Amino acid sequence: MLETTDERAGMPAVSATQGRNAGSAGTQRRRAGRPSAAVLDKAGITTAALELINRKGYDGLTMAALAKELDVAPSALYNHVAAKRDVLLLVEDHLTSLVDVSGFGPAPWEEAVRGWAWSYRNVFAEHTPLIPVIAVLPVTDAPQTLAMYETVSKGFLDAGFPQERIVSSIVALESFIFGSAYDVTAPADIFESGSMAEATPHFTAAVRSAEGQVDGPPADAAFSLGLEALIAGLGALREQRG
Amino acid sequence: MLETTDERAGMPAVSATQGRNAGSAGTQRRRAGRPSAAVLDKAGITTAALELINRKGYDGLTMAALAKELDVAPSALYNHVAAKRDVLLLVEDHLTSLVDVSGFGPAPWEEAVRGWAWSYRNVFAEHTPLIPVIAVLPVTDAPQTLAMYETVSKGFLDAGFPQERIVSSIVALESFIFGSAYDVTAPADIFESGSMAEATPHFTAAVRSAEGQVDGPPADAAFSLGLEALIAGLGALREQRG
DNA sequence: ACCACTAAATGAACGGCATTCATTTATTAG
DNA sequence: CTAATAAATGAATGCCGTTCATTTAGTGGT
Repeated sequence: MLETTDERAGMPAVSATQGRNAGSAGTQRRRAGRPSAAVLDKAGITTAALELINRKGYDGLTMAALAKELDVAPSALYNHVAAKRDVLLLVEDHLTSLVDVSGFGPAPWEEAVRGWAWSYRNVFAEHTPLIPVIAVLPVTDAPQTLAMYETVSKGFLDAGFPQERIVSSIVALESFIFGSAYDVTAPADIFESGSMAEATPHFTAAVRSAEGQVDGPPADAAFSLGLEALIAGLGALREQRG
Repeated sequence: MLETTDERAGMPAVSATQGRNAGSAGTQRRRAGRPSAAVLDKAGITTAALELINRKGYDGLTMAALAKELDVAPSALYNHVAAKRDVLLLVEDHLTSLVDVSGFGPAPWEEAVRGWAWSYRNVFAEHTPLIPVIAVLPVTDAPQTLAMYETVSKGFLDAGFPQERIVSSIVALESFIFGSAYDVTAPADIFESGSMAEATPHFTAAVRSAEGQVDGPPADAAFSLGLEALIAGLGALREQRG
């Protein structure tokens, strides 16, 4: 269980220990045995993992590298997480807290969903390796994620959604969002058919004709198109508010 | 170099060709050096990889296991693929050829898209570890995938879609399909909020009320809902056919 | 017919990875 | 005071993808 890694509540949490690689100098060895003040906690592990991911990407996120970042032996991490997967979970839950749900309540439903969806996609476009983890993640293990669902559910309910369709609607939107997050990371020339171009005339022509007139990144055009279709289609499920 | 040191001396001149793992018995060692008839090719590697995946899942798909399946030393694989990623690519392209595009042409656009999307999702729901690979995969490297795009593009064009919106529309649908494929693999109790239930009343209520009345798997309800919304929304882009 | 080159196999390595275990030391509960 | 527990080290394990030297077989040029 993740034990809310919420930093709003707990403060920096990492601070506690001056032990953090403060001195640029030679990180002198800590002697074996339990230290007087704990060096590690979940919040600190989360912060270090994010720092590492930002600096080296997900390939650079290894248990050894994470331990080094925290100035600790790799095996020490296993007193706080059962496996690397738990580290990814901590990161995932933290990132979810960055998703903007502020539109639900003040703004009309369409606008709230639009803002939430773009924000959600943008956050995870930088963290696609987490998506396979999220997909199978029981919400119990991720308090921030659960909080997001609560806010969004309430927004749907207040907008007049029939209760029994809310979860399916959110799942449909999320599926689109996760798939679209991958799309952001695709190389620009992904659709260049190269030597096979003659064999695929219609597709090649479609790619060419789309190239000319994109406003922003091509992934944004597809995301906008699909999102607006989903908002319109799902919005039709709403009932008159009593 | 003279053939002075004949190692076969001890062996009773194993008549060249029976070397293939003919005998069900103990797969006797192939001697080093290039064999008269090539043992490996891409089709064989693809088939063996699929067999392995079906039997042991993606965790069981290791280069060593694949080599064993093909009765070959692991390093032999690298004469045919540059890296494991290439094996995944071969599998991906094969699977794409299983996606049903037969609706495009005979059936009306809505129905064709519906059939294609369900088929596409069902194929890759069993192969979600490939999704990160597909997402970044230049189509040049996957002829079957390119063929699918060609068929679908033509279907959209014939249905009256403006050429410059076809690629974005397909990408939007694909994003939804990939995200939904993950959803299929999620455990049934993924949304049980457990101990946090009181803190998330609206979400918990929504989950409860959806539980009672599902026809099939919950993932199917969300997929259907989103897909119909996308078909309706994207279909509105069509122009009158000239 | 020779010879250089390339292609396709073996088998022995390599470094990196997540994880486990025995051990040490400190704190906490009874 | 003492037993249990918590949190660290450090050594070791096993697997994984990949590389390299070597062996053998086919191929193309003169």
